[in-house]
Amino acid sequence: MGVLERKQRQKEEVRNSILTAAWSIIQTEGWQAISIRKIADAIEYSVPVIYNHFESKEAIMLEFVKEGFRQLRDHIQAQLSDEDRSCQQLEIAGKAYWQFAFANQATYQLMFGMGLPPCERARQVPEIQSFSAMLVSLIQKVIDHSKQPDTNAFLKFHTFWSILHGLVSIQMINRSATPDELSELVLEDAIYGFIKALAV
Amino acid sequence: MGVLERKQRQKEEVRNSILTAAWSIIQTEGWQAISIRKIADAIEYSVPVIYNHFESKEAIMLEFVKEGFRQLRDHIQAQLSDEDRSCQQLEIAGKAYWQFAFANQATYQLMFGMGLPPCERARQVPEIQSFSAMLVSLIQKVIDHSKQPDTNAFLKFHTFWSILHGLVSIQMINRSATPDELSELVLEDAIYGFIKALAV
DNA sequence: TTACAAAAAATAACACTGTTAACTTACAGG
DNA sequence: CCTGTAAGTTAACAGTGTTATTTTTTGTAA
Repeated sequence: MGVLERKQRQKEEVRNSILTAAWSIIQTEGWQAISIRKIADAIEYSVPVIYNHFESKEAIMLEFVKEGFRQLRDHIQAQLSDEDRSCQQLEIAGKAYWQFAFANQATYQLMFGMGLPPCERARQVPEIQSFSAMLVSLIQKVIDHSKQPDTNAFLKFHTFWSILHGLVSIQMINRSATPDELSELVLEDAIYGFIKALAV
Repeated sequence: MGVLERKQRQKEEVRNSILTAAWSIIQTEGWQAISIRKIADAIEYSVPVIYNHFESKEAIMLEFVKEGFRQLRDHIQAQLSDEDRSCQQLEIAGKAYWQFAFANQATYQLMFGMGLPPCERARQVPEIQSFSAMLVSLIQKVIDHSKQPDTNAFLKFHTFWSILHGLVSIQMINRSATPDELSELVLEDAIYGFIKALAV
């Protein structure tokens, strides 16, 4: 009697359909437009069924936040190669970060700040740890090749991430949705400045 | 017949009471908790009266965004003094920015990103222009005293602002609501790095 | 095959939200 | 005093997230 297995599978199918429905709403109408009733309508189930799979609407969105950080890490890692010098890798990583943010704008906006409780986030999204670890080790390599090997890599990571996130969000908030030439210059300017200070 | 004047005054009083009611809700429950009905309840008027003074809920929030940028500019300007060297002034400005963000956390979160349409903002909030102009001129002074007087001050302003905003929002999102020692170090690290690269 | 228990799903409600149409009341000018 | 305008009200519309209650389906055992 593989009944339980089948039920498990069916349940997972519904769960997936919830996520894909939510995702399509995000893509077409923006992340602020997702609603339980719209999702229920899309998956052709009644509203309370969704609550058998997710505790709340926020839990559904959190799923995309997690997925976002996974994808961001993978996207950056995919562009790195061991052949490059470590400070070149950092430059590549910075540009890949920027690239990801604008290629996945809705996701990026969901990943950061959008009305989610700030304090909880770090604990609810362990994927941030994995993302951070990757960049910390990257920066550690640059430090190892520099003349100040006792620099705090975690501190520098924090600075690096802050710069990148600042660039992206000021661009998204203040200027248009698609980056122009100036902002590309700003990006390079900021990254070069950081790397120069780090690599000594 | 000062009747019209009195009515004008009364109307403005109601407008002000709407803003102060909204403000007290923001302070006690956070900016996400403000609602038209709560405001109406607080000012002891019915709901539609609010729509005689503000076009929408968003318009009320935008008022605080504008006020926020005014205050931010004033807060920074108040800490500057002509006696300091220009690059020191930039350091002071950066720290004042950080200081303001955490002293007025709800306002800062309202000023940036919180679900407001990104593209419109620049046009709807001319106060950003004034804020930007102040920092641009500050940076221009540093450039004038440096060995590369043809540096683009607006570009550098953009970088500077991005770094500051990034520092603040990564801190607010990822770590606790109150900045710790590490984040203070990150702040100084980032500011010094920027100024060093700028002042040559 | 039928009876029954348990799991799944649906209906309907609660307590909200922003916004607005329609109605009532107060009040200044003729 | 009457009348038109403006101020303020009630009540409704169309949504929202969430949940208690009820119905339906389904698997199993008699």
